[in-house]
Amino acid sequence: MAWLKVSDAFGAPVGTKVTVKGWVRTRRDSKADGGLSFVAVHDGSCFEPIQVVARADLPNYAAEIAKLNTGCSVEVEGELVESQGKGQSVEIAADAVRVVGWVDDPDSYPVQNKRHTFEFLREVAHLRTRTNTFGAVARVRHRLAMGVHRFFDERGFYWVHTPIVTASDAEGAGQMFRVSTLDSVNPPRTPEGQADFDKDFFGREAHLTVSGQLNVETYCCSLSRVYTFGPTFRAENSNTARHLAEFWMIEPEIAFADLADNAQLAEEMLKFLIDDLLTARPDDMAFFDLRIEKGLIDALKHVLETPFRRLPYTEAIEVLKSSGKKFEFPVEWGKDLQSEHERYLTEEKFKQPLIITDYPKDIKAFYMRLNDDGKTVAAMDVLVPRIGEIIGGSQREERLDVLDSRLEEMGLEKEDYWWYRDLRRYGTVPHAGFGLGFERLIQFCTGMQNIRDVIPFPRAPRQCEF
RNA sequence: UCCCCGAUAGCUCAAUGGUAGAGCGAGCGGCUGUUAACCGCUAGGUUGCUGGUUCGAGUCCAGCUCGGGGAGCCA
Repeated sequence: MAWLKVSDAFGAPVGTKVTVKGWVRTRRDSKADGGLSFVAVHDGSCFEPIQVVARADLPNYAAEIAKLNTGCSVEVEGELVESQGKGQSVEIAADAVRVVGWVDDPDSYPVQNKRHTFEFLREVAHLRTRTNTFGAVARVRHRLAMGVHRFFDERGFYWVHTPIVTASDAEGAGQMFRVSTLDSVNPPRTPEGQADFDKDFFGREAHLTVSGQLNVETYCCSLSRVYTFGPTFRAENSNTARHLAEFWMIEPEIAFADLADNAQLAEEMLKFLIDDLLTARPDDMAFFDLRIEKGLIDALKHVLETPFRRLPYTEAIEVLKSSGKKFEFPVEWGKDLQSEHERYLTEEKFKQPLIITDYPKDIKAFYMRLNDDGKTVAAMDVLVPRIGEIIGGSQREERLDVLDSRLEEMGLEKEDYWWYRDLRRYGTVPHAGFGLGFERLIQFCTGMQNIRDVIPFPRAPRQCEF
């Protein structure tokens, strides 16, 4: 008797003898036909649980089966049969139901057969994966991750494992977490009284990475098409539904490429991932469409069918100024776009993903390539409805003299970037890349409103329980 | 970090400064090839924490913690 995943049991021919193992989602009893119980069992292999029909003549019926609660783990042997009831095509007529694990106190078991708020479920993150929503999120997250690797592999990209720990403290993307083995209460001191990082594990200050970009550029300048996909850490005190202290980021980097190539790659990638997800997980996506975000599937299909609109920053400013909308923050060339501006452009004005390009150099990072106008850099942000910025990227400055003057302008030390500058000294090439926030992608694809609900164990300020 | 709102049963929420309640869930029973099942009964509380005002605080005040919405930082 084959032990099948629930998803495989659904696809097996009627009459097959099967074993399934999983957790009870609900139990309903009936006195008809001498008594029977309907036990819905899920094992994570698909959205729908399978219905097990356990009759009262089973030896452990009264003592065990009739006492099953939501959350109990069971092994079921039986025959796959056509269902007599509505709501499912097949079910398992049980020959045996073995209880593997009971629920200790059903009254206080957090994941009861009722609606729960996501805020509550976040407090029981170790159990929330048993719910419809979080099971679906987990499967979608997996599919999107595999889709990322497949997309790049099919196009000749290499996955580069850039370091998690970095000594570069000037990557320019915000506050970093320190990595240290020094005694945090009484560290060794320099003569000046500062903590002496020469005595630290790495012999210098070290932090968790905020981006693999600078490292992956080195591989780009030899392997041509590369990407990173790994955890990233920001110690910003951000308390929003779209920021985490630990999140996953995908950073492709392509050689002999400019900003237009970069934008095209970003668009192709997002469309590939959405298409693949809709094809591979129709069950979970139907759930998100029905219960989480009405119209989600149509909106994603619309994204697939519509070319992303390219919009230079300077034009975006003009569109905003002539919109007639009252914004809380003034629209002015040279200032960064505010959330309300981005939302107006992508949700109201154009109602589609936008790629804003060529931002003023003063609001962007040192490594972005200076345009011929001397005022803007070859940067791009991809904005999508509901989420806002999902991708940020740029063509990189490949000219050493321009890079150096940018470093100087921004008060950065050339010596700190010695190996990054070497890439421009030895066989430099135009190249470009971007960063895609993986959790924001999952939010976009599922309609989940809070980023803390699309990562298994969210890390945020004052939140590190699990 | 800033602005606004909130924290009461396992969960979602009620309760003029004066005896702490409902729905869902849970337990028991009834009914039914059930499926957001339905009907009846029962149990379930240090009202987030600390302090203050008051004869009396879930309710008013202060601080703290946590959560939500918005903003900034960004992906």
